[in-house]
Amino acid sequence: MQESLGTAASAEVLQLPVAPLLDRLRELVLSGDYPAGAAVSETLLAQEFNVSRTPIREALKQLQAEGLVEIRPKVGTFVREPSRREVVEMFQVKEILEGLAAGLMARRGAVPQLELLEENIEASEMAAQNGDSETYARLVHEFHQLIVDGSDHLKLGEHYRTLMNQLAYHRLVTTSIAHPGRMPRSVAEHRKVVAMIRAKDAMGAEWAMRDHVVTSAREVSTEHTNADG
Amino acid sequence: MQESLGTAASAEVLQLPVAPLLDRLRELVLSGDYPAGAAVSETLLAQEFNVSRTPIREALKQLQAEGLVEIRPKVGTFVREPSRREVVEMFQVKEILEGLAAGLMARRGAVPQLELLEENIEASEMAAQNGDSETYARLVHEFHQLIVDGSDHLKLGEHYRTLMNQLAYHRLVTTSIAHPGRMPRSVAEHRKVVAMIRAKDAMGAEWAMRDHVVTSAREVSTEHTNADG
DNA sequence: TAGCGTTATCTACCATGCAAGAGAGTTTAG
DNA sequence: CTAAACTCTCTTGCATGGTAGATAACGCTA
Repeated sequence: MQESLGTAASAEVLQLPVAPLLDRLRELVLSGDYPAGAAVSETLLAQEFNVSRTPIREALKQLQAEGLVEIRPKVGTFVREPSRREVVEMFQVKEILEGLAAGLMARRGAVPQLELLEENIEASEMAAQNGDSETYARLVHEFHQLIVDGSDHLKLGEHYRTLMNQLAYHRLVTTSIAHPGRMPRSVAEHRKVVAMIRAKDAMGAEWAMRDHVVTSAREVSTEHTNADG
Repeated sequence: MQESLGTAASAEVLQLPVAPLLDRLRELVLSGDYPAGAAVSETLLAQEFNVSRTPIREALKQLQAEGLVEIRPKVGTFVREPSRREVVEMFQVKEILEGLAAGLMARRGAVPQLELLEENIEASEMAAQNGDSETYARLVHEFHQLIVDGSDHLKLGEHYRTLMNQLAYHRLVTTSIAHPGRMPRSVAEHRKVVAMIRAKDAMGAEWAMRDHVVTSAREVSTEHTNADG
């Protein structure tokens, strides 16, 4: 939603001075440099970016619309930390979005994207065998993103990006997907999804994808529950 | 997404001076007073609302993040008109969101909301028999909204609201759902959804809902295609 | 007459300054 | 010692003015 004309569209036209400030601010928030519900001061950001407070304010309002920060009037702006309930809900939405994406890919029969997916799976298996959990986690994210991108569905992509941005704060959680016992099963589920897509079985692909998401979410959830409460 | 702390949350606390401007501006855009890709001038709006251009600008940036307007740098702000492809895509996302909502309602077994749904269906049937297409269209919208609200799912509600806002410009299209031949079948589909929810058949409810959405979307689509191109 | 260069005006953009609310710290009364 | 009231400082909120870029109208030239 936030890239309606700014983020990605302008990059390809190389309009550098158009809106890099919003992107830089978003990255700053998503990077996790600001601990949790930490305050982000307009004045400090203005000094940081060598601009006046006005454009900073405008960008923060946009980030608020994206659900990344919370602006308390006359008090300050704070990095938004989704509640436990919200995280669960976001994974539920993530599930149906990715399910739709997989189904659409199967319906289209996107061959070149399929090869990318299989390369990704091969690399994932390699990383899993080598115990390279960091690379593995990155490849898993890439797999899901490839599914979404492969669906060639703009609105789906927008909603998905919004969701992932709001979930970005939980990168620490998602990195726990690189759990030793989980990895081989996850790879198998990825394979099943790709097989369904290759077979052009839209419904099968959708449900394989949804089952994969809900399974991994459950395991991550219990993992996280055991960890901090 | 846009009501993270503004729209609904502040209303119940009765903080009128907090952010009515964004809401008023949003309503102004959604009302359709501005034809299509019409320009909305900061200066004019500032005069209209008796404020300076600065808060107007901030609100417009938020509306841009919500996908309702498009800001062309150094040129102007225009009400965004979704392309045909985007409309189709939005209905696809609408389908899975409402499917998820119906499934969740079935899983929860929300009894009070079920009665509201059945009242709605009764009223819809009355309106259909009386040929009151305006009331009928309103009730259909209310039915879908009741499903979403009944799911008691915050994030789902946010994504759904974003979607419906962007689709609001096509109210003229959605009013064509009150087509004489379509109405009785639509009511029957509503009944089936409610029956599935009452039977606590989550999967059945989800697919009944999705089938209903995709069916009505197809009929509306062909209707609209016949109308203007 | 058609095409191009020029200018004039309209737009958003951003910097600055002032004002008002919220919150914390302090002081004072009980 | 506790609690309430007060003040002080920090924050955002908003108004205003100057600036730069984009667009369209106009005049010039071929």
